Amino acid sequence: MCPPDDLNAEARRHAERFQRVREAHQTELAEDYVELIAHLIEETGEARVVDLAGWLGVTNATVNNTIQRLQRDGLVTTKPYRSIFLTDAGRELAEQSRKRHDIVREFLIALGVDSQTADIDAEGIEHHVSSATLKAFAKFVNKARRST
Amino acid sequence: MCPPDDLNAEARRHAERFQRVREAHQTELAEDYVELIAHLIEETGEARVVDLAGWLGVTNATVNNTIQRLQRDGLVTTKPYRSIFLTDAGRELAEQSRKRHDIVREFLIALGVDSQTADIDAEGIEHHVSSATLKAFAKFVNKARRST
DNA sequence: ACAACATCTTAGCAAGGGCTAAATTTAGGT
DNA sequence: ACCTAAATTTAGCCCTTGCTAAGATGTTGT
Repeated sequence: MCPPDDLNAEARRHAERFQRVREAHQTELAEDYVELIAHLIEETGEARVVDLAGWLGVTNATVNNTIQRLQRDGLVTTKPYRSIFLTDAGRELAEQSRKRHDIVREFLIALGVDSQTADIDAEGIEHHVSSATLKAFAKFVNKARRST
Repeated sequence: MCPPDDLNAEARRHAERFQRVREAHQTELAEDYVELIAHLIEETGEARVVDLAGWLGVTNATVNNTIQRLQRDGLVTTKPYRSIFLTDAGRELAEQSRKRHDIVREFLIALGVDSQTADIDAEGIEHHVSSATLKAFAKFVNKARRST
């Protein structure tokens, strides 16, 4: 009797979007960690638990837990009481995250947001930007650059 | 002996940003729920567990859990086996979330992102946009509107 | 009125991600 | 070489956010 009702279709689409956001959440922390680890290795030669804890604003114990999970997931390697290294997968994820982060940050600045706010917001936004949107951001940055 | 070292200052700023993102995460779900509840009440007259579950893509039991927490936190009211209502605080949060969501979505579209991608990305981005950035987004949308 | 069905709730489980406190190991200074 | 301080790990706790399965309650059609 009922026509295939559009309300359900809308609900379904909505639900899909939510599932996607939930999935993104699961990779956020991993991205932040590998990005930071790559940065520390580049800048200081090594990544230690205590440094990560300081940069992330959490305790050493928390970092340790998380590193175990990242190791389980094949993103980092480490031996007891030693510093942390990225696997190939970890390095790749780190590189990709860094690029995205930079584009988002530059985009916000090009849009007229002050650089401190850009730093803060980029940290949250970067994990939720699809490649299509990222492309649009990059295009805008380039256009803004050319016109100055 | 050491000069107040800038590495630590950078680390401190980084840690603050992270803490802010972590805080945002704690309010995300609440925002999504009240936004959806407001929408359902407006469109269908009431918000029921089963509808929320369908729109969010989770089970009824999960919705129920979350609603308990939201009630504890003063955002919704409900009685056993009855539908869900927003408190004043809940309504306010819903309204604010809806506005932010809409601006982000319109902004992405104005930037040239296709509307389906805009729908998806807005869902993730909206919770991480400061009021300064939101203002910049709104300004861009208005400018784009005037120039067409 | 009441049986069947839908909805809601409860109970119990798991993983993620945070904490503190208490080992344990490593590294540095004398 | 050894003692101490720093770093790391472990253990045990908490809350959130998801799930399934089972029980309780409402609603509806005949």
